[in-house]
Amino acid sequence: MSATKLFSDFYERPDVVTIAKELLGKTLVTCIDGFYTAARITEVEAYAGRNDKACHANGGLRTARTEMMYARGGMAYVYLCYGMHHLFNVVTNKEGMADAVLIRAVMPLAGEEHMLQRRGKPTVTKILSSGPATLSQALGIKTKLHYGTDLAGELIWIEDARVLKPEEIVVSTRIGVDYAEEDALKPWRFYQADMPWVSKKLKQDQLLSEF
DNA sequence: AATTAGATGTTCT
DNA sequence: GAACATCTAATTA
Repeated sequence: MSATKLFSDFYERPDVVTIAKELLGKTLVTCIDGFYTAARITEVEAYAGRNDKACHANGGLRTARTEMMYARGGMAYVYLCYGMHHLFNVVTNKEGMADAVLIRAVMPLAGEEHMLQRRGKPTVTKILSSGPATLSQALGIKTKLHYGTDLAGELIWIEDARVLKPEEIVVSTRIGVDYAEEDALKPWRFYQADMPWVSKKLKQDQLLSEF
């Protein structure tokens, strides 16, 4: 049970889809406002830089918001979604490539009492942290404070765990990217099979017809 | 169980 | 001014 923090050698690899799948099962840890919280990553999506119409960096777009996507792998890209939700991404690949993995759901492992307080919930259920905005709220991640946080530091980091087998992973299209034309069909969402801690489960008929 | 509407603010056209 | 990598409560069935 040696919990090993992940560093650049993990994050700076070139294939964002591989990194996304390998992040499943690993432990996302925050030490924010003096509260230690840890959770198992159960759902992710890959966003593939400037050639992905669903990605904020599509076409090489560089703005104040997207600038952090172009950093080297291992930084936090956090942004405000729909005016009120903080979505947490891990930047991957080399500097300038703008790949990132969106963390979409986690299962609490430690510091549940702080997560409940931040979310205003009485008990630990899947709605505590099964969704990209709810997990950020549970872990205390906020856009203005944590944009550009180095995951090698002491505020937000990820600890290693075994890589899941292919049969333990469900593949689907990404959520909420219908505007992305053909790239909306890319099977770049991954979640751990047989886990309640997922934002949206696929129905059986979708599983068979699409993949 | 499934669908809908409203909240909210930053970004980009 | 439109769109947006969403969530929740309320409504319909």
